[in-house]
Amino acid sequence: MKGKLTTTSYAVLAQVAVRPWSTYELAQQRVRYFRYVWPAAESAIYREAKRLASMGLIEGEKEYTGKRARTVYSITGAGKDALREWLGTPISPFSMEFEAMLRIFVAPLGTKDEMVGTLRQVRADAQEMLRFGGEVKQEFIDGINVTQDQVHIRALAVDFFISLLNTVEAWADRTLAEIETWDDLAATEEKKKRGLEKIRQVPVETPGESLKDISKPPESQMRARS
Amino acid sequence: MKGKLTTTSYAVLAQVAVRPWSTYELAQQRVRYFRYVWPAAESAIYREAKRLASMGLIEGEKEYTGKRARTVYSITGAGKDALREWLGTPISPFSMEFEAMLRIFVAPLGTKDEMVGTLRQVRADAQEMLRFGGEVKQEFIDGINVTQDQVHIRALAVDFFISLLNTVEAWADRTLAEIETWDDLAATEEKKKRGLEKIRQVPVETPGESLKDISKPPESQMRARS
DNA sequence: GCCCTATACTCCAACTTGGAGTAAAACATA
DNA sequence: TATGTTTTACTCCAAGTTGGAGTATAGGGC
Repeated sequence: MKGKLTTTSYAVLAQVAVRPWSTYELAQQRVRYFRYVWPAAESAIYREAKRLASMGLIEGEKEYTGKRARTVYSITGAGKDALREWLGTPISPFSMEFEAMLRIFVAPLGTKDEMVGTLRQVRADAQEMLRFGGEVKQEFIDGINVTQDQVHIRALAVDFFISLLNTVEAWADRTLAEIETWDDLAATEEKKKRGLEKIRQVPVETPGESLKDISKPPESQMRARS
Repeated sequence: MKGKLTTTSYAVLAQVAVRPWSTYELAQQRVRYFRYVWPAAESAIYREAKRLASMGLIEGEKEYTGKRARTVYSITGAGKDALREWLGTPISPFSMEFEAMLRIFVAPLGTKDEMVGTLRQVRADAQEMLRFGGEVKQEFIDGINVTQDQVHIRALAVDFFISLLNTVEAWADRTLAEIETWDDLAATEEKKKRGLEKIRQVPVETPGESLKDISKPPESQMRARS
């Protein structure tokens, strides 16, 4: 019973709150849902489960299949209280890792083929996740999803992911189409003009007048992450 | 000159490739662009800069303002080569941290007000980032952005971010509207029916037939991150 | 002349990651 | 029936990363 809880702790706790899981299931199943919103190493899951158990927030029960032991965890009253308390604390901001964009920034150092490859990879990844999303959709329609009794909440998450992934796929598509019209990645007047036109048409409001200073990045990104 | 380069190394290298920066500028300016695609601690930037310099991929020149020294780094030929080589290696998959969704999963343990608060926070964060995006747009229109000579590439990134943020904002909006019609967060038949209907209408293809087994999560998420 | 903020970093304890390792059970295949 | 492969069920640890505290000078405003 030492130390404070991290967001990873709450992620595990939130998963155990859904229904009891063995540690192994916990590690495997989190790949299905939690990994997308809060990635953590497999070994971290085992560690957290033990920590939460030592703090009395979850309860582990040993089961045996022959000589092989497994621990099945369920949430305790104290665990639910901890989650409720957490719901009142400030939230850490959205953040992402998107190596592909890093590569696009320096793409002119490489070849057009490499950039096309990067974008195809992004699109393929989005499509693969969409396929998974489609399967989850089917699970809900068939009434067999693990969280079927929380459809009213999970539907919001499904909506979020599908919207996001469709946005990414559409972006990769139109960007590929744009690149296909280029001979290479060098900055020409023609391309720069088209780029500026694209920026002009991007659906976001400008500050209205020209900027005196270079703009400050948003505060939300400055908030501490756990 | 020890060790392999991590994606964070390449992120710093990619930034130095844009133009020479002092380490302090590097740390501050990366908040403006790189942080969104590859978050890293400030101290990590200083460390990486030194490492890259010791490997001869960037060159640091000491400048003095009175007694206060600062190091201005520029990329070397070897640094450009390293970036080119990197462009040919496999890409790590997209991943995100989105604590808000974790909270939504367990929202029924708390109050409706807390959930509304979470969603408002998500919307506010998205709007704040959109405001920043609008300022960046204005910078490009005014021709004063640091990466103005790479507009043709940066326009793709601007397009990506604005699309993504608009998607998130729209989701937060419609989700708030949905929640407003609820009395509380408990799972009722009425809400579950609406949730299922929402899932049915989500724009993604289902596997066509019902699933025998619970679906496997996508491979792309299994690829190693650096 | 004084205070506040920006510049320009260093250092480190605590935590996290990813991979390797261990071992038994269950299932498939010959 | 033997043998190999996959799944279950974890532990351990070296190497890397984080966030915050700390240090010190410069410059501008009042």
